[in-house]
Amino acid sequence: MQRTPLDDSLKVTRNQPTLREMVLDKLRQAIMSFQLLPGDRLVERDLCDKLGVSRTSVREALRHLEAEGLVESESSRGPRVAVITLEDARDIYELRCVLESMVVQLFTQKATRQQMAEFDHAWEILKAALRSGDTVAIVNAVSDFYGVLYEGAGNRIAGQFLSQLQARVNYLRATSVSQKERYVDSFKEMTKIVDAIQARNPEAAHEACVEHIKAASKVALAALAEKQGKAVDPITPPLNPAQSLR
Amino acid sequence: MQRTPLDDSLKVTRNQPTLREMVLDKLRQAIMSFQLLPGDRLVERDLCDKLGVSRTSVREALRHLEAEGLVESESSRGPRVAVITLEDARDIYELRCVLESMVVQLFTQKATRQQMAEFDHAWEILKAALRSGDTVAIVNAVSDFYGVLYEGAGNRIAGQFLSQLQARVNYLRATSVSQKERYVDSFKEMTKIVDAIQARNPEAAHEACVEHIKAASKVALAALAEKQGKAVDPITPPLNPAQSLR
DNA sequence: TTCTGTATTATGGTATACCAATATAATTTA
DNA sequence: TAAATTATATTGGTATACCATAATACAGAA
Repeated sequence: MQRTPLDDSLKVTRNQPTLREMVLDKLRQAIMSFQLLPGDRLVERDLCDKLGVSRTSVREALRHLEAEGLVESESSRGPRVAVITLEDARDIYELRCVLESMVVQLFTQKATRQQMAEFDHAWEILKAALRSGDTVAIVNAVSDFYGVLYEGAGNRIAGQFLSQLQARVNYLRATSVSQKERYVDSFKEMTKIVDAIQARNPEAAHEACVEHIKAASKVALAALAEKQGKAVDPITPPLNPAQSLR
Repeated sequence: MQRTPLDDSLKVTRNQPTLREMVLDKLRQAIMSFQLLPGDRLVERDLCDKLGVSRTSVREALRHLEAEGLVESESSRGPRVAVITLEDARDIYELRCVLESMVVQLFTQKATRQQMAEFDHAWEILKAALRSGDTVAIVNAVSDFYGVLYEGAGNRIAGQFLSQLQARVNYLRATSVSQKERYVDSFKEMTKIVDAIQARNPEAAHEACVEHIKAASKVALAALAEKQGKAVDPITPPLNPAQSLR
């Protein structure tokens, strides 16, 4: 009688999160859901009181958020939720353009049938959430939608970076008045991306994504530029085969 | 007589770095220069002794390095210098391909004459360092070379991300035996990039960069795959106009 | 009422204590 | 001698103390 080989399934997992990990999640969530807004001071003792932990856990979580760009500290001013500059916003959109179009292209090329089915499903849920107008539902649906995309693109590091970039412009996207006016166009652009993905056309998906982010960045950066009384260069999208054939 | 408008030039700067910032720099430098190798445990009390600071500063620096991906902690195992997995290595090369080619393209399109002069100078210094064979000089020259590129590309966030990605594969690049055998090819490829940049040809610079990173990744990933007894997918480079004209 | 000086409070930086869990070393047993 | 058991040391998690500096509040003078 052959013994079944030992594998990892017997291994005891021990995944009790530390207090600082829980604090990190809570703070990130509070920033993403606008309980904490850009510019808000993050006074350590206040956070200790609210979260019921010591300054050690709070400080270590703040260090992590600083590395992610969601929190900033200036010398002698204490930490605060990062306020995005116009320059950084345009840099982030430029980067997203290149990264997101790559992820969309990779997903189109590589997604398994199951991942494509999950993608279709996430898209349906997102459409329903957009129809409902429920902000919490939309935020969750968008997050799931991108999560499926990142998973199927087969590049975990790109997914991580894109999540960080999106987190940093989360407030800007939510508050650009013209973003709301773009709602119909935005929906059309996303539909174009989804159609190209479903048609397994990486070039078309890539281009649709580039167009979408170009349009989104134009609006968001214009709003921010106006608010800050500055001009801003448009982003440079990635080189694209369709471009050169024109 | 018109008063000269007040600006920031009168403002007193106060940039004394904190202990944790100094610790962060020291640890990052130790990792980059192979005083600390992937897999090395980072025992807090040991680091306190060596650096002459308390555990608070060490722990906060470690949190930052964790967020950057240079350090990893598993539950109940304590922190250690991150060991890169084959999957993450390929994801990082795939990402670098897209980001570095974008940065090279942007630099080619946007660099001022002064930035181009600085780039030329950095390239001369790098060539001299490569001829000398002095590892420290090479590491510094490479860092300066990329620094100039990132500066001239006009996307600060891309520069930051690329620095992080390069840091994470620093050891892999330095230790792939076949990397050393690639020396001549690598030099030719970089020369091609530089020539295209100097000729102000963004498409050619983009393509040369893509080819360079494809070749570098093939070698580094093959070495790591062999070491880990695994296979790995090649990276998918960005879509490229020259590709589609072929 | 405004400005200046002083007092008080707030807060981030840094150090250290304590504990529980884990790893390692030492001892005992078969 | 090897295995099992027990003892000890190590180490990360977390809390709290203390201090110096900066910010804010308050009082007095002009």
